[in-house]
Amino acid sequence: LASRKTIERLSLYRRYLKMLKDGRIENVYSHKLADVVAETPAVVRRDLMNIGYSGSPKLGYKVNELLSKVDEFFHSKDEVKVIIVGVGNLGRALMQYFAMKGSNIKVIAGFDADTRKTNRVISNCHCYHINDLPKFVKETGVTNSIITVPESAAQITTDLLVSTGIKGILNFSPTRLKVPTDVYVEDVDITMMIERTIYFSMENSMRT
Amino acid sequence: LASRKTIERLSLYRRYLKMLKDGRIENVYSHKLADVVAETPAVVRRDLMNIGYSGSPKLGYKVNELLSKVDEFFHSKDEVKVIIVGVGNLGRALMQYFAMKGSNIKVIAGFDADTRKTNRVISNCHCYHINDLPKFVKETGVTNSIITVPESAAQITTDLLVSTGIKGILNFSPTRLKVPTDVYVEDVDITMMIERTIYFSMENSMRT
DNA sequence: TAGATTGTTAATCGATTAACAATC
DNA sequence: TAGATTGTTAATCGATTAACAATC
Repeated sequence: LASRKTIERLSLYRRYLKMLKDGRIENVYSHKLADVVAETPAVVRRDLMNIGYSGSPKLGYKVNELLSKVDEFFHSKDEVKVIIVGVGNLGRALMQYFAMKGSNIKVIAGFDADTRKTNRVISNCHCYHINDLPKFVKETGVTNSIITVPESAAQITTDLLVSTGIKGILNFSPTRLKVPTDVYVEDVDITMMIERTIYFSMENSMRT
Repeated sequence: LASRKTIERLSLYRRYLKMLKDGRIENVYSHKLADVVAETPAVVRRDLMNIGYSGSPKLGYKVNELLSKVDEFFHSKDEVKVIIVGVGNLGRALMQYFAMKGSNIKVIAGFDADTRKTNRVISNCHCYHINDLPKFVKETGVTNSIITVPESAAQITTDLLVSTGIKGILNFSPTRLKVPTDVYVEDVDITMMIERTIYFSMENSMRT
């Protein structure tokens, strides 16, 4: 239905709207939201139209109502639960990252095959042995997982997650994971991102 | 010139081509490369045409020549140097990540304002105090930086980086950084990525 | 030769942009 | 009212897809 880019923008609108709400600001114009996502006001208006919210001329959009609409679009008013498989540096960094107050992502457990990393609590997140994963997923009904295991363990970890019923995977390992069609994988390829940064920074320099 | 998506694909081709080269495989077909980027062979052929490399029917593309061409496109045969500002969990995770053998990204230094985190070596990467950053950047001529500082310090860190001559920034903090037009910022918004994963996994489940 | 793969061209698709009437 | 902002429509743009001739 919605494109990856649209989702990205809606997520950014949401964060900004929450900030406005906290600041007791009642209305917002499309050009303010446009700044947030580095787009034109027309793109914003189209996005908001698409999720079925109308503003009014001169007044713009009502922050509270629009935020409710965006929440509704994401099927979530409040926090969403995920697990992290791979309690290495990156896994721990993410646990800490989402433990910040204000985050609506809650990491409800970590898993690792290395017993030295299990039976610990990191940023209020308990870390279990990977063997306990199937039971945990079934009992909690969690459907989304972050994978921060080494490349060599990525596919086997994925297979385990899929077999227990996980439907969404955020993959930090530089591998294209094989999954059934009913499982969605989002790849975070940090090396690629740096290469892209370098490429465009050079393009920039050449142009000027 | 090239779009963000094209760059992403070229980066993935490159990684795969290096693997093929290591395995002494001489030729590759567009459909193999297409699998790597989850696209159609036509997209791959178009990409390769765009960077000025031609294959031949039945034989496909010569791995070595194509790899050279892709390297040339990225203006880099071998490793690229970056610094990391913010030696928290995430910064350290990235240092470790890029210290893996095989990575062509080299983190040549870390910087932090917290003296408890400086004057240490993490994954072969020396960590300095932020005050030493301008001198370091000028002496080494490094032009790209990763930012892993807390949101509250992101803009001031950016201003410092820009003033020393950094032209490319990979930003892990959930803030839209203000930079002059000759500086390129690539945002990595992990919260957004999880929200996107969850959204599309739910879409998937509903469709089936 | 036959078959698979390539490069090239045209068609399609989707998203962004531009233009403008409607409205507070 | 005047001005700024909105929703809507049409035009533009770019990327992907489809079709096909060329080639090893």
